[in-house]
Amino acid sequence: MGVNLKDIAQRAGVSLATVSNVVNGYRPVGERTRQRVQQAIDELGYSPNLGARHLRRGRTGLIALAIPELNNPYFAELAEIAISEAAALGYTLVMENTAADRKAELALLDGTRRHIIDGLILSPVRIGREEVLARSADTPLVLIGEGVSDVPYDHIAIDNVAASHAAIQHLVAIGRRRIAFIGATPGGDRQSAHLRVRGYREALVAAGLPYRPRLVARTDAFGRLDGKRAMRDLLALGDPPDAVFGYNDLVAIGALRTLAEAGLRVPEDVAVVGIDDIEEGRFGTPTLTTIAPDKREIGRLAVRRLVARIEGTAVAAPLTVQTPFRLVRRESTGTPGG
Amino acid sequence: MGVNLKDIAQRAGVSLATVSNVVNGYRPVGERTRQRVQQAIDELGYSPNLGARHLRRGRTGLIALAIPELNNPYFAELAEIAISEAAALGYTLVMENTAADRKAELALLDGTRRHIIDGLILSPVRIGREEVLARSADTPLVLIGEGVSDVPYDHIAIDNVAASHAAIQHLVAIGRRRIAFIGATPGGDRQSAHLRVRGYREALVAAGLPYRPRLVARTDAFGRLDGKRAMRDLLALGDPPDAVFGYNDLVAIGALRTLAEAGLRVPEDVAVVGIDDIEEGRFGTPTLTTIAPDKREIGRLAVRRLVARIEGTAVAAPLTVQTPFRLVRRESTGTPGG
DNA sequence: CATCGCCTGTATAACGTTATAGAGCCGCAC
DNA sequence: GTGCGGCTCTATAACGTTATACAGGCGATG
Repeated sequence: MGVNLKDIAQRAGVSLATVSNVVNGYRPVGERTRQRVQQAIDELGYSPNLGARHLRRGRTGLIALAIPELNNPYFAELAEIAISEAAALGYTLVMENTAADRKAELALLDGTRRHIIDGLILSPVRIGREEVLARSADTPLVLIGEGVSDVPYDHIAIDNVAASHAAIQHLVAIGRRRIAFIGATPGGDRQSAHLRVRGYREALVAAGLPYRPRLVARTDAFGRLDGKRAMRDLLALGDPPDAVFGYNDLVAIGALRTLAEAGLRVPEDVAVVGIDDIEEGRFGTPTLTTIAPDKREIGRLAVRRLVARIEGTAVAAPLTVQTPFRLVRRESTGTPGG
Repeated sequence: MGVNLKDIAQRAGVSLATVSNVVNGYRPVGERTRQRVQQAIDELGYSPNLGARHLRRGRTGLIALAIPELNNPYFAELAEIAISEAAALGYTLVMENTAADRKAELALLDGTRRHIIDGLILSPVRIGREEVLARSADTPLVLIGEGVSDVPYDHIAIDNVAASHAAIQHLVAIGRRRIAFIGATPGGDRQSAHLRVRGYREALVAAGLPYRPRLVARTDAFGRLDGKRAMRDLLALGDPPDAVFGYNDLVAIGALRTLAEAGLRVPEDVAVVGIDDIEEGRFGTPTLTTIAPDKREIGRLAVRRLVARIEGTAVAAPLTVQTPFRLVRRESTGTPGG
């Protein structure tokens, strides 16, 4: 096919190995020969065959970021950060869409594709601790999000319970008493949903407010449409909520839409809070109050940690990091001045 | 490292080649031996080393989709479709972010990474016809979007001029007379922006309305913030517009935000139209009227065409396809009944 | 009974790279 | 002048796979 080492070697009148050494700097090469070789490379337009290099070295320079929803802006924003961090470290990041599918997550974990990537950053939602423990592949793995925890892998996430606390405290502080949650899941499916519900519940109790199961709305997924439907159901209750906390910004945005259609005012009639701080929430009307995780920190840390494992720099025990978050107050809960 | 063909061959008491034939079905294998081999594969948990396979076959099974903005939902939605189509054809699609950077586009085109992907789907924005013609790599290429045209590659896009026409006609039909455009670019940068401006202009003239350069707002990029700022500038004009057509939905959404902040009513005071039909536009308030390209068709066609080239099925001349679009009327231009 | 062809399986040469062992040369010390 | 170490460079064996050429067995055909 393309130009290979042999072509360069012939052109420069040196051996294969010397060309390889010029390219990789593995062994020193005399200045004169180096120049000849470099010239041949430039003239013929050589670039190494990554497949062959991989075969020999056992590394591809590819790492994968596996996320459950490609068109959830939170993950798109996270991916953008991770891609540039990976590039800075000399790796190429490829995105893998699990589509929140259990089989897809398992396949990635055990690596049908294990030979082509050097490491994996996974945001698990449908698999749990046991599946991760049972993993047979030895490709380095970093987990993000609170899908699973207590496993012998590096793990980066925000404290979901604390994040929920912060959201509810804010709603309580602005005088809300009937606070709903949208985005609980039936069964043991989505660990982070459970944690966010738990934080919601604990914060209510801490504030001396009753926990009302009817105000916890379940959804099948976590998109705008799910939030919209759940909000409709909540409004149909005899005594509808005066505030809503969404599992994420998308769900909260769906809820906002239902409120607009119902002719209710936000935040006067119902206040709304989400999680993720996606850009969309800063441009809608009203703008969305949210819990903002430090996406930059999560993305960078995940990539760095993974690369350290790949290159054997990190020999220490698996690290669990809780990255910071902050409450960003916007119109959907009333601006600080108002 | 992992389990390889040799391990299986030893365990099953057959030769390497036979195992390979069981795995690939390249040559028939007797039923008894096939079973022994299969059992060995299952017991040892073998999966082929894709790097080595690639080296031998000259194919990786990887195709790339290179897009200018990863967190533009339009591309995220397109990518999701392309990923599943690729999977159906036995390929894995990896996403590549050019970040609308000229160098990144050139690098992809000429393929620093050429050995690792079998083909490339590219949405060019900063490079033009000449750069594409000068390309040296022989990896199959499919272009999407109207960034460049008239090149000897398969090319899939909507008719941007016609799309603009449709948008403007709609605005004229609901009685607007001072129609602005947001998202022109200085210089010869972004071809599709020029085409959309041209369609805007032609449609105005066709409707007997004057073309006013002051109503054409330039932006550096095409995000929500750009639309928001441009709309502010337009409102500062002595005689502000009664309708706005955005380069894409994101820009239009930014404009909507400015209008909300200015206390103007949409569509009563100003009507707004975008292009792309991203999900976000269906959930904001007001919902956004838009030109909806057939994303499914574009994604599927691009992948199919590329795979056909890779596998040598398509020997015919490069194909240029204009995919259909339709106007989706929503609240930002008044619902059909109102 | 020799020949042919089919069927199943084997041995082996690539693919393009990198790491290891070693070859040649030169200068210096004994 | 023999031996030794340091410096460049070369020859070559892997890495795991697939495709090609080939070998052996066996039934059918002439």
